[in-house]
Amino acid sequence: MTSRQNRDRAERGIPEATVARLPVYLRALTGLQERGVATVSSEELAAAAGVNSAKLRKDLSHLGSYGTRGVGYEVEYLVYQISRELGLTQDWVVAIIGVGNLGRALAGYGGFASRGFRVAGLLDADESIVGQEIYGMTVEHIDRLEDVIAGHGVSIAVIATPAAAAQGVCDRVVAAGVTSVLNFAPVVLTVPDEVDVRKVDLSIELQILAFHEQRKAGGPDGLGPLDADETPPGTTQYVEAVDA
Amino acid sequence: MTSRQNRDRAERGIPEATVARLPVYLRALTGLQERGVATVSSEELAAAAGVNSAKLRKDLSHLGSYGTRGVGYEVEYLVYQISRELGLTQDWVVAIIGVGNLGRALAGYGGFASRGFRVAGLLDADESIVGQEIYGMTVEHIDRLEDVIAGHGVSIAVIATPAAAAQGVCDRVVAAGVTSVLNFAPVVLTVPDEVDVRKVDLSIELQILAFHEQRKAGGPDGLGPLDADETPPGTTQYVEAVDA
DNA sequence: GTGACTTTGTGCGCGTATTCACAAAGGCTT
DNA sequence: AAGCCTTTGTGAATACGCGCACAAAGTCAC
Repeated sequence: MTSRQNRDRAERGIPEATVARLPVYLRALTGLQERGVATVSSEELAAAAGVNSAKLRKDLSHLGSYGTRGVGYEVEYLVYQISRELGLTQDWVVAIIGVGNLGRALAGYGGFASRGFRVAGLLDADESIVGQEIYGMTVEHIDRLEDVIAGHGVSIAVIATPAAAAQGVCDRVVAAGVTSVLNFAPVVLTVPDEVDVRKVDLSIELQILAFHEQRKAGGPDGLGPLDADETPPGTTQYVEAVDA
Repeated sequence: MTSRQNRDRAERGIPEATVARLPVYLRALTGLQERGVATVSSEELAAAAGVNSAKLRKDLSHLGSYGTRGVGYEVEYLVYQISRELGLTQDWVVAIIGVGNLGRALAGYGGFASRGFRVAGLLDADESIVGQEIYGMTVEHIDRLEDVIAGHGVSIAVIATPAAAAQGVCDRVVAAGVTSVLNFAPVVLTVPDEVDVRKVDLSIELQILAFHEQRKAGGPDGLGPLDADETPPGTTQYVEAVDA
């Protein structure tokens, strides 16, 4: 298996669904690595990652042929290959904007530093927070946003501000040259095509769970306490749902 | 349009992909509601939610025919219908286990209370945290987990503990009768079939961004600083990747 | 060196999701 | 009241993702 063949195999397209699972495999693999496991079969790794083994093998096949038939995969080598594919063999410079509870949690999250993400700055608009020391970093004023981004070469911005401030902050980081945004604010951000945005929404996941929980209990059109058409259009007895 | 027809249309299966988007539509709609908008077209709402308008219409059609041709959808009525479908017209009792930075952020998250999620308890194993008052709630010791779940009728558990503690906590909440788990710990939880688990992983999202960021820069097999086979198997120059 | 055994890599069929494009439906104007 | 205009709801086509099942490939025992 030559380098040429690997490159051809990887082509220019790893399916998004596969990319989203690679970090999960990576986590399972580092766990095995810590326990001193040198080799793992697709069956074992799939179980550890919570996926089907055929899916795992197909996912890995998109990176190239890194297994040995009859044996399995060498853990250390696979860790390296996945890391390289995900871009974790290089450092990524991150800025966290919004140092509330969530921003603080993110600043101290071990999973960042261990995977090549370096937090270059914490920024907030609140004067009473600016200057505070958090995990060895001093919170800077949001006015310095452009300086921090340019000065440290920030390429990924993490937005953990209130919803109302998010789009404004997003516009500024994009204008300053950031090309990837991780958004924790509960709003849909508008960005130019060349900028990637991913969103993590704490309450959406909970709402999806509520849906399934309700289904277990009989569903809204089934055995639930309320049935359709009990509050017909015109009657204003709707649930009050205010945003965060 | 009768109640019977609505019920038939909704059948027993709303696609998962649709369920996952309903909270996004709901958020966009409540935003419009606050701005006093009474009616919205699929085109406008789709733009606000960041999706294709045909997809939006098909999603909504799974709930029933709630639009008016030539006009659009009545915002208030649609908010009610989506809320009902998601199960947000009833209260869900939630316990948060693990009151570190993240647990604190979750406890104070406005998006919970406003959508029918009532936090009935904050629990932690750390004696120095137990007894602290957070957003009006007193942190209880993890030993009281079963009491809190049974006493308040908790049906959803939010796990925000360190990775090592997560599976143990999960087993306990499931044994105590919880049927939905929202997991923030970076581990794959094992649960019985009838229990739903959803996972939110802060660092996975960042890794996916890194992948795309690398692609923009040329990719690992393209113009990047390193090429395949520069570190062949056997040479141990792999990146060290330790878990959080 | 040979044969039995294990495990990978993948072709294939199936179900789900997405998007296009348009007929049906309703409102509005004159 | 008639016709025009807007917008929904959905059939049809396409793309995507998943998992089975198996041939190919490699190891290991003897």
